[in-house]
Amino acid sequence: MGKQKRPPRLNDVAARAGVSTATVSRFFNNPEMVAPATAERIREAVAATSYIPNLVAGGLASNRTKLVAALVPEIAQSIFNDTIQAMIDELSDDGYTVMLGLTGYGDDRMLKLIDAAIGRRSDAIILTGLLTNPDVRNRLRAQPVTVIETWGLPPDPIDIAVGFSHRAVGEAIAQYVHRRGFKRPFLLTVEGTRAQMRHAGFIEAWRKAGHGKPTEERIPVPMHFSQGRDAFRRSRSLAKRPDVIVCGSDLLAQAVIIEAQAAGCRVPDELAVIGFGNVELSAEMRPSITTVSIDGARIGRMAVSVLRRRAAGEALESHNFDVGFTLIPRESA
Amino acid sequence: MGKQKRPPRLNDVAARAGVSTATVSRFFNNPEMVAPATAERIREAVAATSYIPNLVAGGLASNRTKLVAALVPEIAQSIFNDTIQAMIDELSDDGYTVMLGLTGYGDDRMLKLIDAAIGRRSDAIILTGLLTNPDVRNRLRAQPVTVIETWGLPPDPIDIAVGFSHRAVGEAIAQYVHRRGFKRPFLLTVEGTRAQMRHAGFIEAWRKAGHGKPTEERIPVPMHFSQGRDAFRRSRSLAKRPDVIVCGSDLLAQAVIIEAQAAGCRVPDELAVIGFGNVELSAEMRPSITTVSIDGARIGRMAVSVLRRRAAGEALESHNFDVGFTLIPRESA
DNA sequence: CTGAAAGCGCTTACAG
DNA sequence: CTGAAAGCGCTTACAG
Repeated sequence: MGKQKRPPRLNDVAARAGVSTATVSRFFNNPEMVAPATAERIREAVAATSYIPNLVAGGLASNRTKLVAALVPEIAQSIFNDTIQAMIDELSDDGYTVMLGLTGYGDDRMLKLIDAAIGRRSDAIILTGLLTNPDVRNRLRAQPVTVIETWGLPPDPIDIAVGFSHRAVGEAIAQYVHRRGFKRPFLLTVEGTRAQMRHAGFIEAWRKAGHGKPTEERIPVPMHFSQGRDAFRRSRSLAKRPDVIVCGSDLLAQAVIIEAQAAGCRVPDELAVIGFGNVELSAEMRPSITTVSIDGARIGRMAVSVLRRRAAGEALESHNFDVGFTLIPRESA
Repeated sequence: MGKQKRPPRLNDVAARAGVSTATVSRFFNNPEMVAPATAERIREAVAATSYIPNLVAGGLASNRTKLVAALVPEIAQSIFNDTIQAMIDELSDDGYTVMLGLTGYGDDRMLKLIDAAIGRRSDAIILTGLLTNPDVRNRLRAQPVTVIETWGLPPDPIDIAVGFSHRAVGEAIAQYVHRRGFKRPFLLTVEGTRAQMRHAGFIEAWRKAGHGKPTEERIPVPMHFSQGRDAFRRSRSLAKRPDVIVCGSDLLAQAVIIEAQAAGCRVPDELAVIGFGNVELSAEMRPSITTVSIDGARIGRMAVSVLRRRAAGEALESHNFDVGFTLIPRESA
């Protein structure tokens, strides 16, 4: 590799087809503009030369790159995977290329990736994680690029947001726990702004339902299975032994259940468990896990549909799109 | 967004710093070539204008895009995630942008993505899934791009391969099963060329150890948890009730174990289980799962290191890099 | 429906 | 260490 003869250019195709480069360019980008007979000659020339358009040159000339940057914290068992998958599926169908950037959970990586996305003149930047840094938010606002924040509904969106209210999720869980008659919830809250919002929603609704302050614990990110296991063990030595553990993620809920079962503690009879995220395994576990489902694929599709409307020059009636969520009662609580 | 004043160009920075565009270009790409005082003036001009280099124009002019295309089948609980993560981490440090393409398990998506990767003049294409189509393999060979196939060691690599022998994995599992004294293995083989190679390796080594043909079942991709559960149930009504189920993936192993436990069948006492992949959960399950570990992160890092050597113009002593694998005995078998 | 030509924003020999 | 200028491979008004 690396030492082949130079790849064919538009030039070569045009010469072979006996037309100008402009016509070949139109053949690729506005096929309806070229006469059928001409198109046929070009098609042959393309095949004969194995020509693949240079999108770098094309992007520079046209000022449209058909490149979308998707910036996500991580992909290993990420809750965002359905969104990413759906987004990439849809965008690929539209001829877009997706540049996936992994931001981790700090700001600096995110900054470098945003610069890379802008530097490559992406048509759009889609974020799944939360971008808190106000300078960067403003910097993005100053850029001629569509920015879509997903999985949340920030009060001051950079541009467009597609997500749901994390506070409402917390409230819904608290109401469910209350309705089911549990008295001593133990909250396993994951670090991070959004998890905190769910937590705050829970606390508020729980109080409103007439209860006192629940016991709780903070889990650092990235989460690990062992943290759920350890949390279960600690929960057994709490003064107020919990009757339900409200987990910040399905992974933690799985860990709690597996550890409980290994310890001979019956779920949900002796201890109920609630998760968040509705990963595939949660429906399959024994017992199956009561959790909150977010339609991640829908978020992805909606983000792309907004993008399409933007690309078509359409004005948007709103910049905040709420996809909602569903609490799914199952066996574990 | 989309209606801001035009972004600053190299031009604007150069004017402001009182130098030529060539010097500003060097400031970014060969900083050691510009005098400290000049560099300082440029630094200020860049800050003042919030200039972000246009990598599209740069790529066209320099014929180096610093773009790497990583083509993977999927990301939802993919066995390749560690490789992808490590690769992106390393490449980001080198200033590369990674375009992640999701190929699915068919050929046409892969073809489109390869064209996109070539069209954008990627410096390299990294594949984790298997590309079988010989036409496409040859087409890639004809392209001035570094191609790295990972997670396998094809007999006819397109360019460079970093992986391990799937056949050897199958053999190692068969030898382990034999050594542990199991007599009636039940193979849950996943569809796909590589899984078939592991399967073939098992069969051969199992025969060599003096055994007959094991019972088996084929699991279609994409895998689902329920397939493992169903397989367990069917295994209980087999004439030759298996003493160990050899699963094509840890996910299937988890499903078998969870279903076995729910059915009151003790693992490993009544039924042993072996997985493949060593996902995080496998060490954490009760019982923990005996499985084969592939150092996916190492594959990613090695792919990048090969890429670096290629980029540095170094000649490679070999085009096949074997990272091996490790069978990890745990509680389940 | 098609072509000649300018231009997209950089990089890089070449000369000094 | 720096600059003038050609060129990277396309797209797209403009004219016909």
